[in-house]
Amino acid sequence: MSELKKGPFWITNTLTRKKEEFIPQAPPHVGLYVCGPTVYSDVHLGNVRTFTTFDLLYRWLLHLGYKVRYVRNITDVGHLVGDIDEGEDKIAKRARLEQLEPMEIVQKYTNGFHDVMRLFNVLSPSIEPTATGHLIEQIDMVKRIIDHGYGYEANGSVYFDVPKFAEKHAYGELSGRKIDELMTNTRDTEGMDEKRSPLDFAIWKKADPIHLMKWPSPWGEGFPGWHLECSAMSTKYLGLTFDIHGGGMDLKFPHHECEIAQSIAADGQAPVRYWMHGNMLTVNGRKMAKSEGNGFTPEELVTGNHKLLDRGYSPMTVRFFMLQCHYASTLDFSNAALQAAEKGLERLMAAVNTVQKLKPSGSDDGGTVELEQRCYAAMNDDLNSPVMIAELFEGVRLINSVNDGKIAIGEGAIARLKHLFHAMVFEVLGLQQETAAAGDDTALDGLVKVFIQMRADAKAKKDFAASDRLRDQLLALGIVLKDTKEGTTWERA
RNA sequence: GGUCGCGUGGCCGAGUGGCUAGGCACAGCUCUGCAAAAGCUGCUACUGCGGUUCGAAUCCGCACGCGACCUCCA
Repeated sequence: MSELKKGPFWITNTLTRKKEEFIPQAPPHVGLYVCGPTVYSDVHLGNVRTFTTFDLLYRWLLHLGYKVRYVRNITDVGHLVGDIDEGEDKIAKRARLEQLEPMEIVQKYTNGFHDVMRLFNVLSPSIEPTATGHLIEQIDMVKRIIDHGYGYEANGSVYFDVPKFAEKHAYGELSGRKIDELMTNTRDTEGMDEKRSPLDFAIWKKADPIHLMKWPSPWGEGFPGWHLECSAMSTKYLGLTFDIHGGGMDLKFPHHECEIAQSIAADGQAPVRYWMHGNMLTVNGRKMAKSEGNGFTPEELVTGNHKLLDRGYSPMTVRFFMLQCHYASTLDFSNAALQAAEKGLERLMAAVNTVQKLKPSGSDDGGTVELEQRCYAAMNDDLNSPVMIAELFEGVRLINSVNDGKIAIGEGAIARLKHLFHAMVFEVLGLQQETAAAGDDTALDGLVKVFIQMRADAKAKKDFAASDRLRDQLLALGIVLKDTKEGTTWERA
């Protein structure tokens, strides 16, 4: 496929709220930064959606031939429970509750996060930096902000002076907020005496003597503010201005707004060329969130052991379910939708196998060139995976019809289909063949095959009473037999 | 209250000023000893009311309903 057919790639820049052609500042290199998790508890499905969204972006950029440096951080300090910059550190709180060293909490939930990412076949980023591993860079950035007059120290903490910044720069551009509206809407909160304005945010916080997570700084012992790490680390690995910054919609304000302000205050230039935000996963129309208590862990999802789940769903079913919705739309979770996705995925995967067996006949193209073009067009149109999947299902119909001998296509068309399905299903969508239920227990598999043979013998003798009895008894045990052209297979009900 | 967004067929979900995605479910057919599975085919929707237009579900206005952000959250 030529480069011309692959591009151009358009993405919605949430800073300008427009679809823009993506042109990296230094092709073929692309700098991509995505806000990772705060590792103080298990990730839930909503988190998975965001990381799947940017996995799709990463995969598509790679597929287009870009050399991508993908940085996704781990927040392991500085994220406070209550914000207003007065609450307890999330990780420290969890450490207290679980009676563990904070770094044990960090390790535990970082491991868990990685397990989940693997489960959903989310590719690892190129660099996965931690906030605690970049204290020097963060302290340095605080210094630059102070030097430029946008930060002030108060009682061992350092705050970002938002009103002062807003005098000369656009604050609130990304989230569509106006500084005076923010002022009127901000409620008075106790314990904010140190801040000159309620809009100011901490870039360095003083730590109590008993605080476990603290580091020396020019302002005394403390820890960095939450927003700062992303700015410091993206600058370090991707430069003062880089191509794409992604994250969940809920991070737009204040997190990403603060990142922009910090970078401009410290280094004088806007950090990001294209901002992208993934939308939320909802449950009964409400955002899935840790604070709502309506999230499931991957274990609950796979086992179905949760009050909102009728039964378990495989990770690839969930991934496919998510990719059938555009990343910028909210996606509502429901059992019916998951079950529909499960069936659809089975049909798609069956076709991926069928395409390998197709026999050429004649030289007809079967519309495969256009099909391929439509797939690329869909993905290039702001990562429209639902449309691309719809196109693939058109291909599924073609593949099955060719397989049934109803449509004849040539060798070139078959090769094109093979290549297209492999590229789109595995590389771009990142779906995997899930091992059939029959596969993981060889003793059981052998046993069922004995019964299948017995039934086949009975059928050969036209003893249908016996063959049906075998089938029914296996069904009662949860084993479903399927008679196909190639013989009988089985799976769990 | 402020800002932003959404409302599509039984369900989930794309999309576009006219050529009416896709998946699931459902129906018919094929295959099959039967059933299941599988495959093929069919199934014309866009919250309401006005307006712009030759033509709107698609643009504009109003109404109603819903959500996100404005506090930590992907």
